[in-house]
Amino acid sequence: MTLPLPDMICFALYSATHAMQHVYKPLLDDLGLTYPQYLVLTALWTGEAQTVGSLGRQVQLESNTLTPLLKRLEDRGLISRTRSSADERQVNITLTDAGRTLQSRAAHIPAAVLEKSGLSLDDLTRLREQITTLRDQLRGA
Amino acid sequence: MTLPLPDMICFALYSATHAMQHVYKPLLDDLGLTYPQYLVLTALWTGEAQTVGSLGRQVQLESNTLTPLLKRLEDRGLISRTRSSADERQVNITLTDAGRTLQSRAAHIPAAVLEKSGLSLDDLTRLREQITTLRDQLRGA
DNA sequence: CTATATTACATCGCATACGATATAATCGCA
DNA sequence: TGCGATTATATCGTATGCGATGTAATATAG
Repeated sequence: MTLPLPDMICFALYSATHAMQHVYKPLLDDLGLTYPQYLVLTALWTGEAQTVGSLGRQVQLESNTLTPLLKRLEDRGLISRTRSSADERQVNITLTDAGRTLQSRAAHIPAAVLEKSGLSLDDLTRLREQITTLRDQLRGA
Repeated sequence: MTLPLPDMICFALYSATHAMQHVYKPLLDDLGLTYPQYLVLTALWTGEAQTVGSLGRQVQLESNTLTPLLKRLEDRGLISRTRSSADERQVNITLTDAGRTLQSRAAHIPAAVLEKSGLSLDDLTRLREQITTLRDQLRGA
């Protein structure tokens, strides 16, 4: 009843996630971003004005992780954090000009990662859907 | 050229890995283990005597992560760390009786996770193979 | 045989993750 | 209306991950 590591789906996910971040590393180093920071900026680039909470629901992180991360992005001048006037509990997160500018410098990353994956876009899309289904199952369980 | 988060394979892996660890959490809390500690013990339960280096190749972690983790397992009395007499650079990692005993208390975990995944064993196996293939591609690239 | 390179592990610094808890603001109900 | 419950962030402590570097032991070239 003890599966060896190579037979464990959880280890496949765990090690593939690390391998993926390893591929992103040199690409993100050029932008001075960490991988979770890149995810947060992606949410801001592709979406609209956000609160800490709405960002957290998208990147699946809690405020205990997001708040320090967002402070670092603010220190770098990429975003601004301001208390909402409508609801003083909320903090609005918006891109600065520098944060918006960074989007174009990150535009080549998806293609670079696709190429390193060695899979076709179709295969990758199918795989992504299966992984997402598994994730939502695990989340709901 | 900026993909939204739900379309990114890397985010699917990232969030699925977190969801998976969330499922393991209550199961591992009963054993007082963290998820990476469980992976290391799995390698020891299913394999033979190991060095820090051979363990690292299996769980895909470097000594900078493994050494503190192994020290915590040693503090808990689950493993022993001893310098190899043949090569003083190496540290041999072996299970203690307590560490071996823990294996039976963890025996029910794979079935519990399989059930929460909502997938058949066949589907999960196929998905695992695809993810492993992607990981090895990314690693080799 | 010895100086140099390589290897195996450890240490340090920084940035996540996350459970538990704190705090301030808003909500809901009697 | 007022007060307890809920909500949105923030803080704290612990455990990863990992790049860079340190250190001791072993391997190797000349």
